[in-house]
Amino acid sequence: MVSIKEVARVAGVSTATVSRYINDPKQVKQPTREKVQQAIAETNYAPNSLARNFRRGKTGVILVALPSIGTPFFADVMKGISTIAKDMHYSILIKETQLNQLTYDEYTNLVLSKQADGIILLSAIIPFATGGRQRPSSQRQAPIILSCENVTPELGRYPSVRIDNTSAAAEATDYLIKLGHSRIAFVFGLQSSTLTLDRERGYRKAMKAAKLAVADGWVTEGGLTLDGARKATRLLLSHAERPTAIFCANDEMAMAAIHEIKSANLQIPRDISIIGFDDIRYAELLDPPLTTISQPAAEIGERTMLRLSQAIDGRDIGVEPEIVPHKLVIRRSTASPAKRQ
Amino acid sequence: MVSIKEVARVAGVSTATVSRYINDPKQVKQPTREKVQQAIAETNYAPNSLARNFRRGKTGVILVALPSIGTPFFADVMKGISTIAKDMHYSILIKETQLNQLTYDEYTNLVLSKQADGIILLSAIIPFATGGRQRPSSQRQAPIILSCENVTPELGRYPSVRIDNTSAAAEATDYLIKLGHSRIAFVFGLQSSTLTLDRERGYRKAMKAAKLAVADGWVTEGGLTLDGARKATRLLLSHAERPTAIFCANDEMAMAAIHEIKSANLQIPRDISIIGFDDIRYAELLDPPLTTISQPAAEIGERTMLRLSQAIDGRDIGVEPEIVPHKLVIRRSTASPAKRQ
DNA sequence: TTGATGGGTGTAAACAATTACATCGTAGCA
DNA sequence: TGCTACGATGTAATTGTTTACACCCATCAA
Repeated sequence: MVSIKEVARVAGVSTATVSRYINDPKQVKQPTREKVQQAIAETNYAPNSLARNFRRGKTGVILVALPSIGTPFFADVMKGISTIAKDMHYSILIKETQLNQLTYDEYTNLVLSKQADGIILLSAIIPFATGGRQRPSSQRQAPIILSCENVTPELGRYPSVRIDNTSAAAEATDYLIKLGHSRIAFVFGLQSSTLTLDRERGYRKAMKAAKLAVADGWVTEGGLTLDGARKATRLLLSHAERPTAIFCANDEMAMAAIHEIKSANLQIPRDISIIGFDDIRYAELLDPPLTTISQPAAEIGERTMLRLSQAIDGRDIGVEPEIVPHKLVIRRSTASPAKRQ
Repeated sequence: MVSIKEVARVAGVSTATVSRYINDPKQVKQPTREKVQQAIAETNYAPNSLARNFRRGKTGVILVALPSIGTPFFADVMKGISTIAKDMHYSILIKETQLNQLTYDEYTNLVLSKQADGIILLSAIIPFATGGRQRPSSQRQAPIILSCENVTPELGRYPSVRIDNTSAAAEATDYLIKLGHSRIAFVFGLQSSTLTLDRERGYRKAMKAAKLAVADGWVTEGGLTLDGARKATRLLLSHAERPTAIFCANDEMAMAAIHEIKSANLQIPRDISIIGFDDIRYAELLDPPLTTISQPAAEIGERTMLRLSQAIDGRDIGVEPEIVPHKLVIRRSTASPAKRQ
């Protein structure tokens, strides 16, 4: 392992000069610069990032925690994160949380132990450590920001960048109501995800505002997975009061729902309307193309990363959520219910 | 920043003892252990990974380079990688190569400069640095392994874990031929990706073996994107000798093709058969469910990571590709061509 | 001429952990 | 009792880089 010392020896200068050359060649005079350049080439020197980061006390890493890589919507958010991260010379470390979500303290600890300079959560936080009833401690606050997700109030407030999930869901539900639907079902994701709880809240709010009843079994868990959503849909189809419209908390579940409905020889939207959430890139390729709520995924990612970098630089970014606009995208999976009631 | 030194002071022991306690408590006698434990709690000490990694000369990081996160197939490979990586206490650093692919030397340099202990490439390598005709240098070999991808022979041979893309593509094409198709088109991905070139080779081999002609324009670029594939499909549909079957180099492009074909009021498989590649999780939800080549994505990821870790540990893993089995999955997007010729 | 200024460079002290080696004490054994 | 062996702990070197500070020299103003 050839070090800066060896380069300095070969070039006949001090290590400080070599270091300066590497970090900003302008600090070194032309003739010296050439000597160093030459020596680096000769020795095949490569700067040791480990040593540099150690000395600087910065990892240059942003950790992104998400339930599962390969969710099309999150992938788009990640794109936004990457774009900005690259500009700021941060690398992206991925942590799939899957089933084992971490507590806020555990995330904080990753920063304290210098595994990352900051953390973006696309995943929910669990309130307490398994077993204990350990409250979020008042440890030194680490740069952590939530993207898309929200957090339950009892955990305290943390900065976030997201859409207003409740309003968006209410808007989607309203649209179905305006089309004339009254039997509207809702397939949510996971209980642990406040994001889908917010959406459920919006759905219920809209139903209530329209004085529409939500029958038992109309609100059901799809688990954010294809299989879960298929099962949920089958349940809804066999419901005594079969809904005329289904609102899925994300587009992938809507995809699964469409498949199940067709398999049952029902037509969309004639027999059942479907509305999704996220407007992933496959949404418009579905048959029929999916009506859904569009989120500016890349923008969310970019804003999140930007705000996080401010926090890392020591600026106070507060805890107010930064709300970005959503949009109802009307395609052909929704229509007025058939008249035969 | 509280360090091991402070803990040692508080506990009334030496730094060596604290270090030993952290790395393997069994090395420390019970009474001492308790003192250290106590001191750590008291001082709120968190080990500094930066210092540890620096001292050990290991980053604990595996870099995974891939064209674009959010490709469902790659996401599944990544799952396999993650699983093993977690077991081995490696973190996963993501590098989206997108349009700017790197040379082999550039990847090697990431290891030499201690940004990662090893690299997995799900992305192609470009032969030469932009501008120069710099050949892959004989620099010290870094632990780099290709997953899924292959590499053009002139770049030399590197270890890889993948299916036999050529055979798999030939098999898919054969299946269409056996169904009675003779006008078979092929939508490939990117020119730079040897992976899709291999598949094209398989397609051509099968066509040739069956003495079938490949008309001009039947082999066309979809660019691995939805939009690219839609455009490619439209081109094929308006071709003077319209194919009766289209083989897409991946399932996402097949998804786009299905959409376009339906938009043109043609039926699948009655008017046109479609076959994909990868068997992503959406394949069976499509309408009609997609016939495709299934790859053991997670297994590929696992094997890759396993083999890479051996290379990191200094073992010689050779350059022989590790070939895993693929499988033709027949669903309903393929059928014999309609008799009206 | 003298003193101040500042650019270019060198010296050496951090940074926080790991670990080779030394030391100490105790147990085991003859 | 005296010796060995070994387990537990301490001392201090080491890792590669950055950077505060010192130094030198040339330039320029007074």
